[in-house]
Amino acid sequence: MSRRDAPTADRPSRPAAEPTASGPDAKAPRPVTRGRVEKRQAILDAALVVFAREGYDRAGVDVIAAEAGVAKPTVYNHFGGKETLFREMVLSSAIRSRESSLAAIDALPVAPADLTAELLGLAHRLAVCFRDPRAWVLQRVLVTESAHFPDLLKEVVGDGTSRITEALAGRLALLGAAGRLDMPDPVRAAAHFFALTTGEVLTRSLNGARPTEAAELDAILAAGVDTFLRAFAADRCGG
Amino acid sequence: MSRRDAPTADRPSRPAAEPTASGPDAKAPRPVTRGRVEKRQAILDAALVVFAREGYDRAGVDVIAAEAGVAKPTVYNHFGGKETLFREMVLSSAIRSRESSLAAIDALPVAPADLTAELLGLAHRLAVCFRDPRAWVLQRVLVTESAHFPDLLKEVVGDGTSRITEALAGRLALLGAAGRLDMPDPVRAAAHFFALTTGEVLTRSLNGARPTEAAELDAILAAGVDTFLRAFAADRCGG
Amino acid sequence: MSRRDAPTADRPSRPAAEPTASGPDAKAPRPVTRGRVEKRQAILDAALVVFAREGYDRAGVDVIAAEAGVAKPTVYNHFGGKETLFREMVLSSAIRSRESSLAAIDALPVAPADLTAELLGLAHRLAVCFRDPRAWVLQRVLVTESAHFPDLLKEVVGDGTSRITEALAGRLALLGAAGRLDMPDPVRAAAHFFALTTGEVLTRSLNGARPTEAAELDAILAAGVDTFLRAFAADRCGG
Amino acid sequence: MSRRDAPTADRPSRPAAEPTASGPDAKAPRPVTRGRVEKRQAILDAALVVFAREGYDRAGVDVIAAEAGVAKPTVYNHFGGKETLFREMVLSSAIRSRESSLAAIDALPVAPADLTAELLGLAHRLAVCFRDPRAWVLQRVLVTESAHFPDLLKEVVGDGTSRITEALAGRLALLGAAGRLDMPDPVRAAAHFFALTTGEVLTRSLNGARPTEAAELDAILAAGVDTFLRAFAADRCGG
DNA sequence: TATGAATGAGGGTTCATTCAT
DNA sequence: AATGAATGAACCCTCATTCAT
Repeated sequence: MSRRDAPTADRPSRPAAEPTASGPDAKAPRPVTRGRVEKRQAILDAALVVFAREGYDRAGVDVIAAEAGVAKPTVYNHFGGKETLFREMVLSSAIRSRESSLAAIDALPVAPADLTAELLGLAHRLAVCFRDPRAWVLQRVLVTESAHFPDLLKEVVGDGTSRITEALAGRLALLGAAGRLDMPDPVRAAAHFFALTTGEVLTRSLNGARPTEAAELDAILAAGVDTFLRAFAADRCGG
Repeated sequence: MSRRDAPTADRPSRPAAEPTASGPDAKAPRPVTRGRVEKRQAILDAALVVFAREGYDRAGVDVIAAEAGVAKPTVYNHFGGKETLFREMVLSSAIRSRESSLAAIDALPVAPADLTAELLGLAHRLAVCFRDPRAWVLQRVLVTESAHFPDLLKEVVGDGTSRITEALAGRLALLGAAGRLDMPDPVRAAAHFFALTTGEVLTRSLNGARPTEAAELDAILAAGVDTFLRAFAADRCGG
Repeated sequence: MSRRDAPTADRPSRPAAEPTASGPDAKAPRPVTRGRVEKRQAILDAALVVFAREGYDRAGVDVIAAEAGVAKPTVYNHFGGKETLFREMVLSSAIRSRESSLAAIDALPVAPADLTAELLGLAHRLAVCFRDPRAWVLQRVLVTESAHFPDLLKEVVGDGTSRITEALAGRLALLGAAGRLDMPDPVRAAAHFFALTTGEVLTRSLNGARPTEAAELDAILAAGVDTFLRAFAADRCGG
Repeated sequence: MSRRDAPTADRPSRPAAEPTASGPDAKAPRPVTRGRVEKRQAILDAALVVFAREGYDRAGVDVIAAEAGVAKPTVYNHFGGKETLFREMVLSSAIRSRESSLAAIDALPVAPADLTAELLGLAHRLAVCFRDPRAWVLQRVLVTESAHFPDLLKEVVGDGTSRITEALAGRLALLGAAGRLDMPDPVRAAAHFFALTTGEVLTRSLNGARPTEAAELDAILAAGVDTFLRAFAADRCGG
């Protein structure tokens, strides 16, 4: 008769990794019914995955909803539509990515014993940030859809140098003041550091289209840091 | 100007394959083979414009056909469908772009009087190549659709270093042999030259989403060449 | 790769009802392929039927297309969308209806032998016009959707008295000049004629929701004409 | 009936307390269960407003609930669904409208000093009734949705002549008996009175789509009463 | 060969309705 | 009893693609 005869057990699937002990003696047989507020996050996560995999146009709201384990209108209840969902997903991902990048930069010591090793470590940390699917979508989807969402660019990256570049520039300036680096312009040096390390990684991986192997990643980053130090190390002419 | 520019003179003669350089002399004023083959080229040109502007999914075959001044089924007569049209357009554009980039590299003197000026000139020529809409589509559309046309990447760029990088590496190696540059690895240096110049231009313009002004372009390229020479000039430690 | 699967060779079928004699000796194998231009009229006819039956909102473009024997996008090729289709259908129906009503009025003799009989004949002719489904949609759908298509009213009926009322007023004025009617205001008399005859028919049939039987129709019209003549016949006080 | 199948008998619970006369005594002052019952009335009022403004299909339950200041499920708790809500709203409005019309008719004096003035007064009172939004919805929504709720017509208007017409017919018959009117059939005369007065008002206002100004209203009603008296006044031939 | 007309499939969005609180 | 959140079913519309001319 009606379409809701057995409300239980016919929920489509929801893999729902559920790392908790799902042993037979679970007290509360609570089904997968996760809290209401978590659905919003589930949709955002699913949107990240699907948008990153398919691109904006090819991504179907059906697919996102299915990936999130909700019905399609639920997406429209939480977010207004496909575009708003995309925007909020990008923005939240941007924040996460920026924070992780800033943290990576923050971990750069001001007075390192081995400058090369520390810069290499920074490059690796940043590369991890950039290769995190969560951030990867920024480098991929922003480029992909930037022409159609021009305002997203303004919100995510600043107008000129981004906050991340400025953060690194500050660190590099400290290293310069400490006599370890010799740069005409720390901001420019920071930009070039990114260009030589994470930028090269993205270029070589074709913005994530081709997975980069660990060895290749190491080589790229080592080469980038080496060139950077050839250009800006205070003792680059022997010492 | 709608789609009926030349209503007369469409004779059903020969397919007349390969409109590309049909002889060693590309300057010949085109023996006016007007009628059939030009439609194919018009469609390709329109496809370049529309695909670059809209992206693969958003680009409509109607729009491409209108832009080319032909009817929609004509597109299907010439090319098999949207995907084939996209592929052929990308490939032909890739060839054009590669040729212009190689030409720009070829113009780099082997024994320059002013190395900085010559490298700066190269950077400008390459930037022009990359900012040409014809080539821009490669940097933009390839990234955009690379996940959905993975084979196009293999065909356009090589597996590892591209032919363009190799060409520049050859020139840089000559400059190294001439004692003007000091590089551990010319290929790596070439890649870093691109990263510091055209790569930075693309980054700053957000892959073409934001138009870069001439002054900013100059500054970016000058900074990139400066860093490059700080790293690899043979006389970088004074001399 | 594209949104569609590769078009291999599995075109589904096209059942194509084919009500024509599909015997083996059909001379002209002409399928149902009615001329191109006729599809537009078929869609308009179907729209009239469906809109009249379902109302604007409930009417589905799918249903209209099926009723017309065309595919859904064909409706969108001919007309821009649901609203435009509705507008054009209403307008074309309005013209047809107005013409038939005007013709009915035109057939009213100027110097009738039996005035009562002639007015009754006019009432019947008008009632037929109004009960024609083609015109019925005007009285029904215009009322139904007038709030949402206010401009349609302005286009179909004039601002004040409609052309039809004016036409009847002209005839009544002639009858007044001929000494057969005695009216203070022919326009008002014409409006009241409609109110007493076709208006009553519509009221009693609840705007077409309830089919009126022939006998009831006769009675309504006879009563209306009688009242009209009681009010406006020149010899109403005996003569 | 609605877009969905009619919820015949699988409504899970909702005994539907039958707010209509739930016993032989309808006068019981209802034990003041305040707070609850007022919501029901608020929903009915909101439904009247929204259904009248938007029509059945375009009216959203969300909008009605918002207009009533309740949540959407509350509407479903009180009434079973959209269709039931519509029915109950129409019925309650019909009762109100009928009562007011009957009251207007009741106020018509049996032995008026000035018959014309009294009939004109009646016409104005009825016009006010019909122009009250509360009753207007009957003339508008009933026509609009009559095809889809045929039973509502049967319940609201009788099968043939409505109770209102009968009431007026009774009064007119009294006036006939008093020698003030001369009618072959009082019921028919009553129907024609409505057709010439309120019917004309509705026609000219296009069933409420176009607001009628006071002056125009006066003229319409005066003309209708005049024609009515030309037809049915006992002294219409001078006396 | 080039085209106007037609189509099947699918996308985004809304809505009446129900569940869990 | 009342509500926020969730859902299945359509609906309007678009697009890549193919006939028939």
